[in-house]
Amino acid sequence: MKSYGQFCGVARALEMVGERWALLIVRDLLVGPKRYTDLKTGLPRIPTNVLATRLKELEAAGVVVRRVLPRPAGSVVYELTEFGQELEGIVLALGRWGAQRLGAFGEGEIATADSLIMALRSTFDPDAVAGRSATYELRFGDVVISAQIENGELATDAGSTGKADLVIEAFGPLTPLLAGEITAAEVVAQGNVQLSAMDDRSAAKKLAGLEDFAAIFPIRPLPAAS
Amino acid sequence: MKSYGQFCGVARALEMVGERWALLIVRDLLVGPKRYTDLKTGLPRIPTNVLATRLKELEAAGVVVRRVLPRPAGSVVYELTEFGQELEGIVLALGRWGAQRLGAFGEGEIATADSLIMALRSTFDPDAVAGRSATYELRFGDVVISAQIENGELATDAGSTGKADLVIEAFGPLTPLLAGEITAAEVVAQGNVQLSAMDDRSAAKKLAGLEDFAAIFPIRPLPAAS
DNA sequence: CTGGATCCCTCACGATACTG
DNA sequence: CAGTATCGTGAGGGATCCAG
Repeated sequence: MKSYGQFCGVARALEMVGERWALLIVRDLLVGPKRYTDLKTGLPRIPTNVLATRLKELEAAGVVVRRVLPRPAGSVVYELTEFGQELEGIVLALGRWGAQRLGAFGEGEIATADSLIMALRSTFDPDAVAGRSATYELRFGDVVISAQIENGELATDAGSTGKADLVIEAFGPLTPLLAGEITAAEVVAQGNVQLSAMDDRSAAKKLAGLEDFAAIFPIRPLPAAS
Repeated sequence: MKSYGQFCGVARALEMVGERWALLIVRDLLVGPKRYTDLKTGLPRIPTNVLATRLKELEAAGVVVRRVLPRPAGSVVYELTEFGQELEGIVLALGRWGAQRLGAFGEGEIATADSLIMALRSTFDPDAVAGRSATYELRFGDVVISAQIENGELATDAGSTGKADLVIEAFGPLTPLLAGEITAAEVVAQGNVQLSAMDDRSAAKKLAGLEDFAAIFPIRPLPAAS
């Protein structure tokens, strides 16, 4: 834990969560408490010793607590402290900022349930909901998450609920759609998205549902370099 | 520039600005464009090769642009792109978060004009101003900055303006005062702060001015570990 | 003087294997 | 499941040197 030698809040923050992998661990823990192995599964490229080291450092910084679950579970979970929870806004803002440069799905890159959940949370625009309710199921390869919108609030969950109004299966990048660069019809025509619904609604209705989705979870297009 | 292998905005963001020193460079550039040597002075502990590497990486990521000033200056400055400017909220939030753990001025630690300016900007609470106007001068060792508050807006500047309503010279940590843990009178009594004013206002008025200052630039006390 | 490039050394990170 | 142990590599730290 090397100091930056500056008496400065930003420097202190970076000493606590600025090291490699640290904020990605926080990102996953923002979704909920996790066991060591769950963290490792959600962050496949992290070396196990680095994960162990980061968890100790985050614990020492008061960001994370290691807790042994009461009987009969008896397992170990890591969860954010209240102090650690305060990072949520920062992580969401970083996610929004970085999403502008997401580009295409790189080779060897993966999407995890937690990263998708945080992506939805970070781009969620309550103003775009306008009192509607909706339940979406999002499929990215074998990762499936659900998003439920009610009373202008977003609830996310890993896995399928089995009763989404609209199931959005993505085969390619959704970012052009979310950035408003192309329409729902276009992204479907490109074969990057396939829609299905529990009820047998028409294709036009499903497209409209996808347009709604894009409006609720918008990302900003990249500004021109200044 | 190693990838985290995740198709995720947070991961992308960390690939761009997550490496050591990167966000501190951004912090200084948020104050204004800077020359290589200015950056090096503001970040005394950064190795010169790391600064050069980071600047190239940030430029490649579109966060920073290297610009040669027009004649007759002809010097090189680095400045944030529009995209880089968008990090302001994140850096300020990180500063607020980290300020809770600032503690005492560590040995070997320094405060720079830029870090103080960003600290003021990050803790500035427009609601606490309530229409007042004020000009402060802050002295931390040999670092001097000025803050001018007008129309609910904050303007900061390195160096002295020479006509501050209140000059606050700090010899010890101000954080307990800003966190509301002690009063202005107490921090002055402890010898951690010395006040002076252009006009010869009374000690009580100066103390009241310091209380105002603490209300305008509040930091939150540390929450108990959950 | 500014704006770096170069060298060397160390330690953190990454990959893999292994254990209570 | 929840880590520790080991080891190679490359990035960071620190000093020095160089061109404009």
